[in-house]
Amino acid sequence: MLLLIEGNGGGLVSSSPLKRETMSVQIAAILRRDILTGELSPNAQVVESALALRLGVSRGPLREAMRQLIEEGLLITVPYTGTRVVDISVRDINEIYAMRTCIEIFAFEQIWTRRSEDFKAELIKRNQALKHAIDQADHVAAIEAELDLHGLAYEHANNRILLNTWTGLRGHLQMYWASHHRAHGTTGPKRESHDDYVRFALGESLTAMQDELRDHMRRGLETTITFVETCSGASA
Amino acid sequence: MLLLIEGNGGGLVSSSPLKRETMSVQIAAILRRDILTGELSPNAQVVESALALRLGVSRGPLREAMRQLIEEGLLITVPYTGTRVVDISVRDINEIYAMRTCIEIFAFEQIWTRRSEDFKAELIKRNQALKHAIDQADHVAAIEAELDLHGLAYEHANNRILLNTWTGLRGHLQMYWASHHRAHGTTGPKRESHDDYVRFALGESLTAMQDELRDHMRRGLETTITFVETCSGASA
DNA sequence: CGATTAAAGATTGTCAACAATCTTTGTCGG
DNA sequence: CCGACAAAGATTGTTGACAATCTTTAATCG
Repeated sequence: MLLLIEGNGGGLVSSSPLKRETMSVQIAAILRRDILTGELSPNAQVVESALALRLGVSRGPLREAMRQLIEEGLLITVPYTGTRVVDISVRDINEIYAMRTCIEIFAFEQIWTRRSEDFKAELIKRNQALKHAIDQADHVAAIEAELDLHGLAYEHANNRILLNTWTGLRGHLQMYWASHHRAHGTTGPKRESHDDYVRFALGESLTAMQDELRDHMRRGLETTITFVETCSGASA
Repeated sequence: MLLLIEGNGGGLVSSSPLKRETMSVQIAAILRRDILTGELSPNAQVVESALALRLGVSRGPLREAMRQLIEEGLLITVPYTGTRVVDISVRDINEIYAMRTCIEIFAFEQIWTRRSEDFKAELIKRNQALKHAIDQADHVAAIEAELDLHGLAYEHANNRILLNTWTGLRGHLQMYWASHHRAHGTTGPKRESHDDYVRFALGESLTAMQDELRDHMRRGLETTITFVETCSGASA
């Protein structure tokens, strides 16, 4: 029943540099990572006592971490019966993509007139990182790279609420894609999928970029929905 | 050390119809209400043990409720030192209004072609409720009525993520206005402030409504910022 | 008198045991 | 064989005590 930070003996927590964080925060990070990478499948049951034992902590901090993930929409709990990883439906995907289109257009509106050289360089760099991950056939990394690429606009929009909203959407998307990749071997994004995105984002016309965004999202939604209906095991 | 539900003897919880909810959910509701109505002022310290004693519960469920409000952005906690009600800054207000403009335009885009008679009637009804609250000089009710009026579009947009985002913004706005009303006696919205909003929302042109929205938000932001700088006690 | 350090206080973090609730299983009667 | 009921199991909900950490205060030394 020993702790997992001190001395890093448990080997469960990933390389904490001796700094002290409360356990519930560490646990939340571990759980979130496991859900987002698909290690904990959608709809999988998460039992407090078992998880607490595995992580070497008491149920108290674990419950707090889980409560946070519940609020983030990654876990669902029903009183006195159990907690499960959330299962994302086709309706959710539609809602996510509609919302993405809305806020990413807004993000580019916010940053458009003050796109720095830094921004432009970083955008290109992240697109290259995406291509590199695809070349390595590392689908999980490719998923993250694509989301990181889209994230840049939000990071520069200087609006924490906007960034927060994106982070929530991003989490659900990542989890969805990753779990589908694990379960059905679906591949990640194509190598040139974001070249237009980057080109218009660096260009002169905001209107053109917004049109590209709408198109990009329409295509993305189509692709995502398609490989859902290809595999049968969808949820309600 | 008695419970607060059974028999409703404590008088603290508002008329629970004998149904069983977990305590942390009830506590979260109470806390949220107290924060949103300004009964707990911004920046006020919230001490677990004291609050637990006052509510007649243990610290466990209380902590879970607080953890939820932390995730909602209503409380801020720093490990081992304390928890306070969040203090909304001018920057926050700017971010909120920018985001509001973005998502409310989106909401009307979503509902525009399928505005039902039900929707139109309810919109008019909520505007009348707003006017009624203003006539009664019930500023707290007027704040809620204005937010309820704006909420209708989100409720009909059929996108839970969108509605969720609005709920978050709504909470921060309500808390901000209510606390300022308590502290400095600022009055709520004007009687005719939403007549144009309703008129365009019922009209034919979506573009016209979007323009009205941008204008409405611009005015609202101006008003809110103004009575912030009138009173000195703003935060960082 | 000021600055450093130590002690006291306040507050949150963690734990293990116990209680309440829901679900499943098994049993009994028809 | 089927349905109602009861018991057993599984899981979460709640509690009070104890530990860790931060802040404030007081004392000590220069």
